[in-house]
Amino acid sequence: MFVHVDANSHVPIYHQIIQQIKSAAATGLLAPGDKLLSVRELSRQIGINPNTIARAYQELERDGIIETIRGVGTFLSSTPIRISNEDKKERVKKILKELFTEAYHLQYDEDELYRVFQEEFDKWKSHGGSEGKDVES
Amino acid sequence: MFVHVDANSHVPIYHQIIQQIKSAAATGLLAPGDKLLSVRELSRQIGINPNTIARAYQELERDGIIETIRGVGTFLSSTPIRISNEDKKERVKKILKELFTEAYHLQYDEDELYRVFQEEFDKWKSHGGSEGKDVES
Amino acid sequence: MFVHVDANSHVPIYHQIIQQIKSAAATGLLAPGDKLLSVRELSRQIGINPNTIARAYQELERDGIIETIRGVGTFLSSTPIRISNEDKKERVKKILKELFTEAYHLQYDEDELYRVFQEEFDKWKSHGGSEGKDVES
Amino acid sequence: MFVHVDANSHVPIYHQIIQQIKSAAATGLLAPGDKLLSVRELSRQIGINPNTIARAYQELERDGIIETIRGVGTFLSSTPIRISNEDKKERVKKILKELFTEAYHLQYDEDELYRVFQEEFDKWKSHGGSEGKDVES
DNA sequence: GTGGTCTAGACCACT
DNA sequence: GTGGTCTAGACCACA
Repeated sequence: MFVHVDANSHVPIYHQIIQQIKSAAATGLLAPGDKLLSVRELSRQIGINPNTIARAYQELERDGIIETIRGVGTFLSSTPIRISNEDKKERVKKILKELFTEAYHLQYDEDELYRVFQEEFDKWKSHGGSEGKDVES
Repeated sequence: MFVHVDANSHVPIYHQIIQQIKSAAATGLLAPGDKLLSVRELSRQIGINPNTIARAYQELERDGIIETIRGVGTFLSSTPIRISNEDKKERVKKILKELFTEAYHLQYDEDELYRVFQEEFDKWKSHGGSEGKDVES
Repeated sequence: MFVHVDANSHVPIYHQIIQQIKSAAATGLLAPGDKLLSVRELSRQIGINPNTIARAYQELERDGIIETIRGVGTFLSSTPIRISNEDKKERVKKILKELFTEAYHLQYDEDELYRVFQEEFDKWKSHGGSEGKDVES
Repeated sequence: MFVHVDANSHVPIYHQIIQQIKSAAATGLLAPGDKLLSVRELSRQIGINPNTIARAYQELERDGIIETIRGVGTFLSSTPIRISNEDKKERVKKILKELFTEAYHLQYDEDELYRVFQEEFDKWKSHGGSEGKDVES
């Protein structure tokens, strides 16, 4: 399994798990319909209390990323989420703000930042971008 | 001043402040001997409880990053370790990864994301970018 | 406080709390900006574990119904939530379906159901409807 | 058959089934001596695990609402308590309250809500309403 | 076996 | 004082 957790991070564990599953889905490591590890199993593997895993799964379900079937298991959702365009943009703008703040503190040159973005953006596109093709971990 | 805080982040506010001052020191944005804003003043500027600022300053002082002279102020002490270009790039790439992951789940297509980045990037540049003193909160 | 809980209900406690706070907001019992009881205080008053209260509050916050300020408290949100029109309609249709199913099993006559709806709808309108004016409990 | 189940509800499925059969019996929709669908058949029709159906039937039998004759089938036993008109109205009003609460938070205006109700109500009537046998799931 | 809810109790971040 | 996170462990609903 691809989930690893840093218990000393200031980022809550359940949030780290959410982020990694989202990321796995975005890169195609996890495909729509795939079964996720059970709460208990993932708990055992990464040594985190099942409640914490459950909380992460519940939040992912609320966001429409995964779907649970009672007594059966948890699966990567295949139906796309619905979200308003304003919300979409707001979420992305928030991350961009974080990016620019970091760049400022690191005294990143504008051109340099632009170049790195371009570089990573191209990588992302070739991996399928919003199409989410399969990519090996 | 260069401190920007996201009150809704999972990262504690005092930690965000520490991180940003460390970054500023590491890149030379802040030079040894430079005077920092007073707890009270910074508190006012970023709308955060003075206790929280004080806690950040205490931790920075404990780590030897800054020094407080009673009745005079707080100053950046001897130059701390400079950050390498690789490390800088890693930090930016981490945020970009988050951006692309989020974009995937928000069903951004490539052009759309590119456009939003371009748009925000231009705004940032015109507000000073990495060269400027103050960036709007 | 207006929250009362039936521990024997099949509806989870945290869900009962959510429902009642939503209802209080909708009827004007709680006005935007009002401070809610603290997690611990409400916990004490209704004899439910603080974790359960906290879970209800967190879910309400995710839905934009309430806002929390760290170390200060929890308040009824004053900014309206944003939601897509499809989602709006879907949520309402789900409840309507429940209504019709119940009406069917109770052998409610069509006209009778329509009359009750009309009656309650008029009451609701006179209480302010979507404007949410103040109403005594 | 008249059983409709919402798998995502917080109310356990077996409980929804019990409730609906009780309602049907209380209003005369089901008469004493009527044969119920077999566990297997109902399971197939509503897409629920037979164990869950069986559990509902067991509980109904324990309460004396139904009787099982081995190898023959399950039948509604002697007429249970009839539900009063007030109780019927209360049940409907409870759902309507939920509807209005939700409408408030979704920022429905009165006309909009009325329109949606009218629309769904008409659909329901044309599908049989309280008179019909089967309502689409 | 699966996920969901709840409790008791601890510790942290923040005002 | 406030809310947020985590653990340990129990019991329930469902397949």
